[in-house]
Amino acid sequence: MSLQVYSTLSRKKEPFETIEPKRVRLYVCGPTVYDKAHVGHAMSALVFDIIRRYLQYRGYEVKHVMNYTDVDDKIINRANKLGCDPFELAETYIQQYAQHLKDLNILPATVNPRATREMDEILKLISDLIAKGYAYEAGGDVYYRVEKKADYGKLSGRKLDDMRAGARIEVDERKENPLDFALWKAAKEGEPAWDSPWGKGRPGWHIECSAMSGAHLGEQIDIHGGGNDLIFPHHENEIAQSEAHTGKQFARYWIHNGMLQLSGEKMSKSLGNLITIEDFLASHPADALRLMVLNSGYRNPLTFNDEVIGQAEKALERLQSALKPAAPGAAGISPEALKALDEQTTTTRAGFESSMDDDFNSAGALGYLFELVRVINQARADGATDEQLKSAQDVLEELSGVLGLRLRLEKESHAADAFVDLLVEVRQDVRQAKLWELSDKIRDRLAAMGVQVEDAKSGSTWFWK
RNA sequence: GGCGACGUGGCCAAGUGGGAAGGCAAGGGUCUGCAAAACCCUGAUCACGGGUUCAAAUCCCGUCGUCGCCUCCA
Repeated sequence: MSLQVYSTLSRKKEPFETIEPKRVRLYVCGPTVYDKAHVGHAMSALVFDIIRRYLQYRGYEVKHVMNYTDVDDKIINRANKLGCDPFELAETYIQQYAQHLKDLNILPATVNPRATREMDEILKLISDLIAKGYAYEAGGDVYYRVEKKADYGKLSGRKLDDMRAGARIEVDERKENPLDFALWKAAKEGEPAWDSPWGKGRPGWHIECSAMSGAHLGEQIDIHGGGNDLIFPHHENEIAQSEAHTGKQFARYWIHNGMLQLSGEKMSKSLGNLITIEDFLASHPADALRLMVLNSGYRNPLTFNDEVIGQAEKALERLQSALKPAAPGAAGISPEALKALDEQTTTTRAGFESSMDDDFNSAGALGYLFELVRVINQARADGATDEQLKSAQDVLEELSGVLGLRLRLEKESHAADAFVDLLVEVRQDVRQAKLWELSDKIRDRLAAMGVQVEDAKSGSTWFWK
């Protein structure tokens, strides 16, 4: 079975076929940079990182574009409030966000365009939409004419008539239809502004993505992604703009991640219930968050609280447990047992792939990895040598890596390793002499310094915790 | 009000017509000087009520509950 991908547009899984063989054009909506990013942003970035890594594992070359919205009402308001320059404010948060992505082991996008640096493309696109009759100028603003396009609403499953009925939209008599949305906003005094055929102003939110996607990935792309809160109006409007412009289908697959839930509610700035990425990383490993994301379907809401964070951290340790070295003095396991271990690695890879092929079912894939963990640990408990464990451990590490997990973390500096070795060796003599108090003291003190010592029948192993 | 999801053991969660994965927690056991780790064993009438089917957690209808979007939002 080949890769199946669920698309919001068709509301079903479809076979994944790219425009160009073995190449994927991926556009993911990035953040509006006016404040610290929270773990919900991280979830979305992680979801698409996992998708990207798996596509690469499957042999696709992925061109990944993630934009920064660096000019917008919220940025301007915030800058005014703080009395700083809006561009500097945006720059600060862009740098911070890029660092978060790095900390979270998220592969850098191929391109990170910014709205303010793509103004020519944006202006060209708006002009073309006006020329084609899909947009109109009104008092320095430019609006998209939603009624001009018959299939407006196809992504979110809405009809114009229904929307108007329960509309919570402010009335603006400059608009022909209250649902028309701004492509260009006339600048007010003191606001950042660019010259345009309609006077000084700045782009609306939706147009930048259409322009940047077109500029960096071409008229048609394979995957457009983002949080499911962007389906309407943002992505709906992107489709309208791009398809009105090119007359072609914009994105083949629309992939949307579910919202992270904090105490039963979506985490969002307006609700004020957010946990920043900074706060999270201050007290938890990055992979714990990744594991939480992996452990559930990316389209479903993700439960986020202290309990599940703790569960994820423990689960991470379990994955890592399989990479521990053989017991000291291991005698080796039988050829039959070794064969069973090899067979399990084959089963694991097959199961991993078939799960991930099914719309990136990472929770299913993880299940197979845990099975391999169990079998590796069984083999070690039965006396397998490092040599015998190696190929299974390599597969576990490789497949975990496909999910973006780093099981072998570089912990403390290696400078102290030789001293720890010495201490553990001396302690071994102490144990032989049955000086248990001293032996336990060494172990406790090492533990306090972050060294976990584990005793076995014929010796001890240790590692940085 | 409109549109759309979801409800699986104490917790998280996969599975979506025919054997209920996996992780965490809990209890019991093996190993061990002790500890830790690891290993072994133990648990689910799949929200509720109808219906379709030889067969339903999985399809259909209804009820209840939770959540998202419809305004900025990953």
